[in-house]
Amino acid sequence: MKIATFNINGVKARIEALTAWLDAEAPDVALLQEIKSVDEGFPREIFEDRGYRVETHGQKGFNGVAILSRLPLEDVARGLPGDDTDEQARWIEATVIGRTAVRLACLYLPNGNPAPGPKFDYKLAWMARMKARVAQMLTSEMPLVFGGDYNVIPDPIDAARPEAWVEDALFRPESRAAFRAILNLGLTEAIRIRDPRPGIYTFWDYQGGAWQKNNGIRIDHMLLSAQAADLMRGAGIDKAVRDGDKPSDHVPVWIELDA
DNA sequence: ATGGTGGTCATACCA
Repeated sequence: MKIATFNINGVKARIEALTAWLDAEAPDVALLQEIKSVDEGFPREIFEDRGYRVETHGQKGFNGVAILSRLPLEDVARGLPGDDTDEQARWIEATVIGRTAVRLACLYLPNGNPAPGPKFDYKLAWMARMKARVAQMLTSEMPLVFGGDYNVIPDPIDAARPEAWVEDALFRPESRAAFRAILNLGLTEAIRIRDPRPGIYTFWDYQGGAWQKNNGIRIDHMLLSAQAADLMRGAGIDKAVRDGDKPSDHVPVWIELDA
């Protein structure tokens, strides 16, 4: 079972790049962030024609997450628990039925800039809610996969120019500590465990020729429970997608599970 | 200190 996560930065603007990638890499499951679409506006037929089931959790203009799956999905749940007043669409869960059933969460963690400020407070509060939800889900026997845009640079080796990010919400100590606290519940970070070398990125800003200069950061992550980590047979990043026509500023990250 | 790019919705906000 190949599971990928991809912040597409607008589904309507990314139809061609997204379908070209799906056709080339054929993930069984694609976790999408920043669809920037309401549920009714999501071009689901384009994906259904390719054999994917489509589950969305959208909102107008910003944010929004979706799950595409060639395998059956069960028990879809929308929204991150812990704050009934939070209207931002950043979390969707489902169980994918392979040879083994796997519980997935597709997440778009708040950016948090400028920091300090209310947006940074929202980011940290959201991460505390995520930690609580992960802890709750870990009581399940099922393998768990948490994939998405975390908007966290875990370590200095995950940025080409870490010194440029020290004041940024993506790299501030509070954000990195909250990320580590989630990992410390017992999750494995797939890319880091498979290849701990520096210089592996998933995002290059549209501005300043960041892609051409390889001025990237690694902020899209796949976190696995112990049961899921035991099933992992591979992990990687589809970096070439960033060189295509009208690319997202993020590229896909994937894992292969024996499930 | 400023503007640099891109998506969405509407001429501003978010990243």
